[in-house]
Amino acid sequence: MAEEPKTNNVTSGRGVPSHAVSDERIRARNVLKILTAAVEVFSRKGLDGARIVEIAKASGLPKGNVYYYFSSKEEIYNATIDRLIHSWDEAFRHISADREPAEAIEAYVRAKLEHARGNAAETRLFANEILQGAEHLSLEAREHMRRVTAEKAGVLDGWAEARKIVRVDARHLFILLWSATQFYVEFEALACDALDVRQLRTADYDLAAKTITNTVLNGLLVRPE
Amino acid sequence: MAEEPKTNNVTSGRGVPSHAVSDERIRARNVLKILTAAVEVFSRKGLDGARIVEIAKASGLPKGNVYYYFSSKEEIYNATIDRLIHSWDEAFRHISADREPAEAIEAYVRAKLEHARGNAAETRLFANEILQGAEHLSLEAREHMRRVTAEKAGVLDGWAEARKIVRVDARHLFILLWSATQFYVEFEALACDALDVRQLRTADYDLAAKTITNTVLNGLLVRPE
Amino acid sequence: MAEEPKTNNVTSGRGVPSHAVSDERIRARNVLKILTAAVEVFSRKGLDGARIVEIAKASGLPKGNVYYYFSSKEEIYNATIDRLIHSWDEAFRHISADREPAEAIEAYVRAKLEHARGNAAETRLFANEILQGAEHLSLEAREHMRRVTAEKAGVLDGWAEARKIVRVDARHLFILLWSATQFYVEFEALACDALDVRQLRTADYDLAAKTITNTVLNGLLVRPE
Amino acid sequence: MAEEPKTNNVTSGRGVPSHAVSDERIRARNVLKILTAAVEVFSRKGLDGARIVEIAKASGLPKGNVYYYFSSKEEIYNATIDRLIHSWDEAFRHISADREPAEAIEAYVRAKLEHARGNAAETRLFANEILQGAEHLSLEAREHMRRVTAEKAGVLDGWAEARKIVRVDARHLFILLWSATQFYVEFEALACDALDVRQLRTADYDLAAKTITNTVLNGLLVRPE
DNA sequence: CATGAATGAGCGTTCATTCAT
DNA sequence: TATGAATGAACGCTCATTCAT
Repeated sequence: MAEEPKTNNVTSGRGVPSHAVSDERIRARNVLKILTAAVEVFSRKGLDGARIVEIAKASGLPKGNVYYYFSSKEEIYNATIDRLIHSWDEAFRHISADREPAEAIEAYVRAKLEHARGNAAETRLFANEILQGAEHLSLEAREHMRRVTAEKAGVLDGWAEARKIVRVDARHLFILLWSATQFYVEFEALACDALDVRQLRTADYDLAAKTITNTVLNGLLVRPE
Repeated sequence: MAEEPKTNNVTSGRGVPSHAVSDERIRARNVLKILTAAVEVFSRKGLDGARIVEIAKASGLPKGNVYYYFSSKEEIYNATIDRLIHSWDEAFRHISADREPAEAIEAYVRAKLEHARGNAAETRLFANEILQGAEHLSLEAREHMRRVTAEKAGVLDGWAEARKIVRVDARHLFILLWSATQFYVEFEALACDALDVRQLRTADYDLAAKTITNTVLNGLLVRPE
Repeated sequence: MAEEPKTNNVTSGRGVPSHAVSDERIRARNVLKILTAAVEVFSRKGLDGARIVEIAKASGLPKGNVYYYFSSKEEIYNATIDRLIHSWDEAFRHISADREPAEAIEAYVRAKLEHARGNAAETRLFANEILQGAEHLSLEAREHMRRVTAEKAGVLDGWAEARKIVRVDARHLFILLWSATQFYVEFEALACDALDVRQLRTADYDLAAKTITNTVLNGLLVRPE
Repeated sequence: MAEEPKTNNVTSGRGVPSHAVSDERIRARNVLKILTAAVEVFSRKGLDGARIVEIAKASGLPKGNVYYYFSSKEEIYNATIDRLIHSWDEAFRHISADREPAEAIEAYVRAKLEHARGNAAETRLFANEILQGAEHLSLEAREHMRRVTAEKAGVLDGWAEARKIVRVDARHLFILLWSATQFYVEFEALACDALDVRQLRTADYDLAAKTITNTVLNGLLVRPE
């Protein structure tokens, strides 16, 4: 989260001055510029590889100005990480007790793929953070993720109870779905090699969605009639 | 790959000295020490975050010595990455045309999980490299991966032809299996949160293997008889 | 010395506005706040170590405001140094031709000690400035000090002429008195160690005054009767 | 004190290599160069004002090399301060129970003046350190100073017991002597003004010694016969 | 050969100062 | 007028790399 600029408010208390709103806006805008640039740079270079000048340049602000809003590189990094959590469980809303499993899971897979593809930098940054040990992920964020996962696992258990799906460890199943959907963005280079294409296109994502969904829902084995 | 030490005896005209063999051995041993240490350090810190002194310390060699065998940090990094390829497709041997799909895939999943778990540092380092864009992965390595994937996709296509499994895009299926199996090591922190445990244990890996295998082979949906 | 604020109403042609007096007062008050805070900060940190924000905070004014009254850190420093001169020779008034030497010198020593103790920050700041080479001390200030010293040396010479005291180099004697009296404040840490106390108290200052006075007036040696 | 260069000795244990002695010498020489330069720079600019580049330049070594021997500016500063202690009490050896007070004190005053004059940079640096609160002076150093002062105070008490000098608080007397003798170096600018000279010369130091000694030993007052 | 010593390019960060309102 | 916002020059320090023996 962005620091308060280090100025002191000693003389305040005379009410909000007339330009406060615009000041607030300016700050918010600049913080956003910095964070947006930072996500891009961090996702490509990581925390250590990222250069503060590069973030500054990408944000269109002078280097010193970055330090007016943030007090260290790590703080910027933490701020970018924290923002990721807000979108992490977005696709999860499709896993809802009142929907049919087949339709819900398909929607989830598609939403997850789309989200990853549409937020590639954030997705890679998050992956990188977890890969390095998740040391900059706040406890609140992790707790939130734990809670949401448990809740959605409950939905799957409900479906199994209603004999709509087979008994399965819901948490491992979610891991299966996460990993498969995020892979195309996180490990795009590998996916391209595996699919023998130069770049992933919409058709590739569609086929990915179809393959994941079909496989997970129906399995691979041919059944005797 | 290690550089040739910068001085050699070619111009001395005395041919190979009598201690050449032991010299060779010493060099090989030291290079191995360095690379082993490097994998560990790179996997935890990444290319930029890794410090050459740390690699030296972990290898038990003086810092200057490291530069005797390698001429830059990037060269060490490249050498570690290249070595990973050799073990990348090991588990793939289970995907063999003469085996039954169910048994082969289960064996593959188990082997992949075991390999990732037993080579955590390498696995994370490889993931990190791909995540950052695979810019240090040699073309030969990528070509090798492409070829092996294509070959194994052929095996699946054969199974489908023989109506042992349903028609499926084999490459996307492999991505599904890779991602799911590697996830537990690469994103261990996230897996722990999802499973609500402090640390992954053998039981967790077993259940992971079972869930992946069952789901992929049989699907989730309950079938009408 | 404080700059004139950079904008003024001279060109407005409306003469002195009705609130000029209060404006003057506000400025004087703010300048004083700044200088008081500056003495404190400079005395503890020195010119280079002092931070303008710290002075601003200590003065209760916003940082930008400090630059409204002064145009640089050095200017603030110079202003604080110049103010010290006004109190430098205060105790000297006791060295007066119409007093008895013993009583005058005792009064001087006590006044000097008290002044140093009561103006510790200023005393240390002045010492620091001299120690660093007195490069920020104005020529007028140094000239003033020179003149006053010469004048008071004349008083001592008069006493010697009148055979009230022995012949002595008055200027070196003053140095002896200055240094001894200021030491307790400037080098308090050392004085504490020497006296084996944690903090100097009134009793310590009293004994200092007595020791200095007695020694200087009567000497150490036991005389044959 | 200088750090061990940060190299690791992992492979040592094969005995001291033949160039170890010269290496030791090189290190000692460079450390000395740095410390000598540092005393000069710190004494003129203080800890905060001193620039590491300036110390490097003054020592004739490249900037990076300074950090090969010391790990921070503060460490260099501490090392310079620590060295001062060794010479701090040198002149004190004249205060010896078996000497006559008059002669001993005169010798002490002269030695102290000479030492300060001959080690001007160190003297000012030490003064500056105490003035700023002695926060970088080690406890051992302060303890040493305390002990030596107490011991020498004992000598004066002995003289008083033997009725060779009058009863006096020895510690305050030492403060009187320290402050007076060091003043000429620490506050040279002020001394020059007081004495109305451009620069202090030997004659000035001689007169200082005479004035201090005579005054302290015999006092100022003319005695009735 | 092997390795401790040396170095300089470059980074994160600070902070006096200026700007804009 | 007064002040929060902005900035860039410079500093301490790190570390990959080279040197010298």
